[in-house]
Amino acid sequence: MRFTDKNDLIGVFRIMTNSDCDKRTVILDAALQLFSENGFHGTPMTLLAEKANVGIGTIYRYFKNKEEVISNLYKELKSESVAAMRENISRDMPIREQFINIFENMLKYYIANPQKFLFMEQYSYSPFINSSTKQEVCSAYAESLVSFFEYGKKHQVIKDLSTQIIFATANGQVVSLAKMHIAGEINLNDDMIRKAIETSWDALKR
Amino acid sequence: MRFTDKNDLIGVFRIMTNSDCDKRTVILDAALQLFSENGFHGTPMTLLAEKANVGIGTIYRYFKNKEEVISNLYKELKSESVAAMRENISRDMPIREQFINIFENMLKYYIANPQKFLFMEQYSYSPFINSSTKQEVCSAYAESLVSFFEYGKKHQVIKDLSTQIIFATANGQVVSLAKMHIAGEINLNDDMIRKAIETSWDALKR
DNA sequence: ATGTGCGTGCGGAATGTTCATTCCGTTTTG
DNA sequence: CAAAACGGAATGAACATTCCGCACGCACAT
Repeated sequence: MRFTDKNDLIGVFRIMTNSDCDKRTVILDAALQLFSENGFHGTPMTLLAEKANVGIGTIYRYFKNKEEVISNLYKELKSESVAAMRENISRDMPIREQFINIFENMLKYYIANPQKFLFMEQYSYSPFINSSTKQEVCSAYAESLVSFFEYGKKHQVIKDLSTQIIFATANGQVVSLAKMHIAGEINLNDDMIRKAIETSWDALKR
Repeated sequence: MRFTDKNDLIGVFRIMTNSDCDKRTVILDAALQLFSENGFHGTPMTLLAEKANVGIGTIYRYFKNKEEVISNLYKELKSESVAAMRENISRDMPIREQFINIFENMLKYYIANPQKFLFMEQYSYSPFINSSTKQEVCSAYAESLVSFFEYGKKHQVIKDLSTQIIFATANGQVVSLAKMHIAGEINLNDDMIRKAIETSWDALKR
């Protein structure tokens, strides 16, 4: 999926095996960079083609139009980030530990993938992602978090607040920290990350 | 709003008869609506002119170009929001009460002015606001909050965490709640707002 | 009063540029 | 060699900005 770069190695004499997704992946990679930095209307298709080392026409072989590029990219990134959030979590860990791992995973993923983070921040509430796409993609994400918080409330470990407020408290901190880190306003290391999330837990614990 | 005046906006020969640039205000009002909904590259000057009931040429009488429209708008909105945050705050209130009032002010202001909020969210980290503009505008904001948090730390009422982490925790929650409320994912009333911010305080108190 | 000239505020057609998308010829694959 | 994949010039639309002409008010002369 990702390290198949025969094309670059061989250069002009590339021998395309049946790598159907190869160009598609290259285009999405370039799109991530350009869209996250210059926005949707700010990145011309010509530039996208150039950055991806691909002809303009090729883009239209893989995507009906510009909007489809962005919404496909959004889908892929979102599911990747949901997977990242879920790493090292199991239902039988203490709730506090699960909480801390989940949001540490999130924050670390954001910091390790600043462009992906900025892209998702920019487009999750934007008109380019139509709402059915968004719902389709976010339902898994929302459901697993909601059920986790409700489990915590039921077991009297998490405060009895509306689930959305709980989510906003934990998620908001992490997003805000990631933004500041990426903007260079703060320089987070593992220790600070851990302390920040523990602080967030103090807000929500019973 | 203060020392800068109409003269640097247009040139030395500015003689505005009308009540403080009626048209300028109308243009900025329309710009807020359009930019917050469609983005910078997504709103043509023709549309802005139409929405403001103004000729295209008129816009260029008040602003050198499109970027100046957006950066002027940003400046005005940011100082308005800083003023809102500061209402009903005085140094001799208990720290907890100051904290709760500050962030309640913020959240209520965001909810009451969704377009202004979305605009600021969208553009504070965007390339259209050059960084000197941003710093000029945010310094007052940052300084007053920073000194408040440090005061709280010194008096052992607030946890001994990096000021930026404290800021991110409180600010992040409020921003996240405002986004969800505006998107219709939650419906905040005064009681919920209060409870949410008290929760945030639980994170930060000693 | 009335005429004249001028400067400011204003509107919107005109201009030149940039862009998304299409179309077709070329290259690669099987 | 046929079909699929590809590239990029060509097309037409949309856009930011400029430029020019109109309207109105004011100063001063008649």
